[in-house]
Amino acid sequence: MENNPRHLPADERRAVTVKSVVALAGSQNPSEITTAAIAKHMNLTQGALFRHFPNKEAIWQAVMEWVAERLLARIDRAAQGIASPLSAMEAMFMSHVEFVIEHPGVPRMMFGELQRAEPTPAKRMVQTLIQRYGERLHCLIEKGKTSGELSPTVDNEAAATLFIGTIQGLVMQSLLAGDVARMQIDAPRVFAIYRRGIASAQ
Amino acid sequence: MENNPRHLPADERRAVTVKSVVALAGSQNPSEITTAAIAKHMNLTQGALFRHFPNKEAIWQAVMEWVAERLLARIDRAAQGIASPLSAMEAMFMSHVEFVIEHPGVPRMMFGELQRAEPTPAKRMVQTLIQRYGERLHCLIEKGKTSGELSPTVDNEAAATLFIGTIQGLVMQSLLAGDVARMQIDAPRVFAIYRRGIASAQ
DNA sequence: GCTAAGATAGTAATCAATTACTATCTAACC
DNA sequence: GGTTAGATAGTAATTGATTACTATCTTAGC
Repeated sequence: MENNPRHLPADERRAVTVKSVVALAGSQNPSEITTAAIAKHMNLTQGALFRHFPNKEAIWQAVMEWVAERLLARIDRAAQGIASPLSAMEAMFMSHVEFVIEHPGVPRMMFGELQRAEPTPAKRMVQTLIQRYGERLHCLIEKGKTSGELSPTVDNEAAATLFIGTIQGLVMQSLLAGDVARMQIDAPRVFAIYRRGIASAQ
Repeated sequence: MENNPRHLPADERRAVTVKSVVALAGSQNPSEITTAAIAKHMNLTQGALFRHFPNKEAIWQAVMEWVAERLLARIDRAAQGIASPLSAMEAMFMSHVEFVIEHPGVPRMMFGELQRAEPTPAKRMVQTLIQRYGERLHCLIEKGKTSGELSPTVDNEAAATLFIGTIQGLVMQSLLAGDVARMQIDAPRVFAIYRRGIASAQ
């Protein structure tokens, strides 16, 4: 099963590094992950990491690039082919939650990165990720209004903010309970309230 | 205006320390605040801090105690004397947002503390704060149901989670925009959706 | 003048990053 | 096709900077 040859091509090694950081962030404070811890997790010496990344900042950038790519692909796939905008939003929501359950460290890394004072490459990547996320939401909300599923009085920006905040709230609850899987059960319950908040009255 | 005598009684010095941490957290990543930075901000040498706190952990604990006391007092005062449970929730929401605007570092410290792996005293303080916050919400939601203002089908737990998540979403937006004051404008817009999600149909 | 509070000047530990060296893979060449 | 030279990837030890924390000396204030 476990097959980890000592030598790996550079691109594969970088991929393993990213996965290691994501895994570590699932069980410890992302800001406290050291290069030594990353190396240990992937059975490598600490110095070897810097053969593949110029510095630690570059590692975090690579991680956030991986996150952005995977998350957007996931929500796009979830919404694909669903005619009803509201149902598409719900599918997006649930697939996002599933992604977070698979990778609990991700939202914590994102939030941690956002509150950096300096605009690091990783922070910028998070910003563009959320921007693109918002574009998809705005599109669906507009479609929902024209289709009549959403109330015409809905405040688009506020609805997008609350959509993401809803997930953030679930993450916080899971941190409080120390139980990530609970999100799976709580997510539909919370989304039901959100749905009621934006849907047109039957 | 500025009156800072070199020598201060211990309790006053501790209070100044807490305020300094809260202020610093407003403009930089809370997890990167060093004891040296705290001391510099209050015109003190780094070593002198340890005359008043046994270690850094104790400083953070004191900060979170301050936060818990102030925030709960604030929302209690806001809800006080408001007959309508929904209006009380809105007042609570807005006073919480105001508190965050005054102290932007607070929600970031709280979230950062929650995702610590080890159960530090500060983390436990955050947990009990949110627990008490939740009690107040549950109480209002129940009252809202009996008064008929809230839909009888509302999921209490989900509603409480979403209430806090709504604020978390606003905080994230303010981090993205780099503009805390925007929350003042966005808050009522976002709460309107939440309100619609839990209120009984007209 | 005694005590609480602060300054000064450390210590030990930790961290990212670098260095000199070694192992392994790959491809050119006879 | 086997040998070898160069490129790639990894090790182990070390560096300088930073950190929380402490020991010792100094001073302000009742």
